[in-house]
Amino acid sequence: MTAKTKNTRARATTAGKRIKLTYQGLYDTYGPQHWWPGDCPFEVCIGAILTQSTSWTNVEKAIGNMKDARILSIKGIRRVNSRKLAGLIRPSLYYNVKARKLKEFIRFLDEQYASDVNNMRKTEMAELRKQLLAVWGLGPETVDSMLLYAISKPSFVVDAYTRRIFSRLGLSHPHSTYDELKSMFEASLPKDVRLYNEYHALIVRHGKTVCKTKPKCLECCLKKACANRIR
DNA sequence: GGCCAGGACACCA
DNA sequence: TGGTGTCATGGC
Repeated sequence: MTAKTKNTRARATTAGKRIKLTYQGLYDTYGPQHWWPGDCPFEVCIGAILTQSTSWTNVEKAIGNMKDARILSIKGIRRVNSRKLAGLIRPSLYYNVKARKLKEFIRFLDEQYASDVNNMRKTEMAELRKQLLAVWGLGPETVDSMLLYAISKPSFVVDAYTRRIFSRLGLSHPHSTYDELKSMFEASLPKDVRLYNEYHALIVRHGKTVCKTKPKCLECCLKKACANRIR
């Protein structure tokens, strides 16, 4: 083994330890988050699309509108015209685009999974991820959210908070790709759905509170929260 | 009135 | 391939 390889492995090991310790620090600070808010796997998938670049409070309003209109179902979304659907999800931002995304997702379920989200469980995760990424409007974060929170597959979700917090902690580069960050977490943690679920939820919780109030802090407040843990 | 929130796609150089 | 524009509400 070359010295360079040794250094690379040592850095990866250190990052892995810090990723685990950071989880413990977040969990101790905020406690369990009980994600994802959604009545069933299908609703979780719809929420994953609607929450793209949008706060969850706005998504709740959009989902509430869909429930009131009795279209929060595969049949309902298939039936309703795009214009009406866009009007109902208006609070979730970018409603015209998201109405199309919902329609595309329903078409995918109709064509590939006999109109049932639960049928996706039968497909091997990597293959399913590939299929979902091929659906127009579904990017990596949305797809991983669906895999993890809707059908309990161990796929780590990376979002803007993850990127921001972990680059401030010096564990990643601000310009790291989505897959680089995802691989870093998955290589550092056991493939555990509950752990991935809780970790992402805690990152969002932390990002929405402390890191939001101090957007320009170079020393992420997480360092302080975990000061006695991270070395 | 301005900024930002749990992205993704289209287009261009 | 990477950067930039577009989508376009609601709360603080």
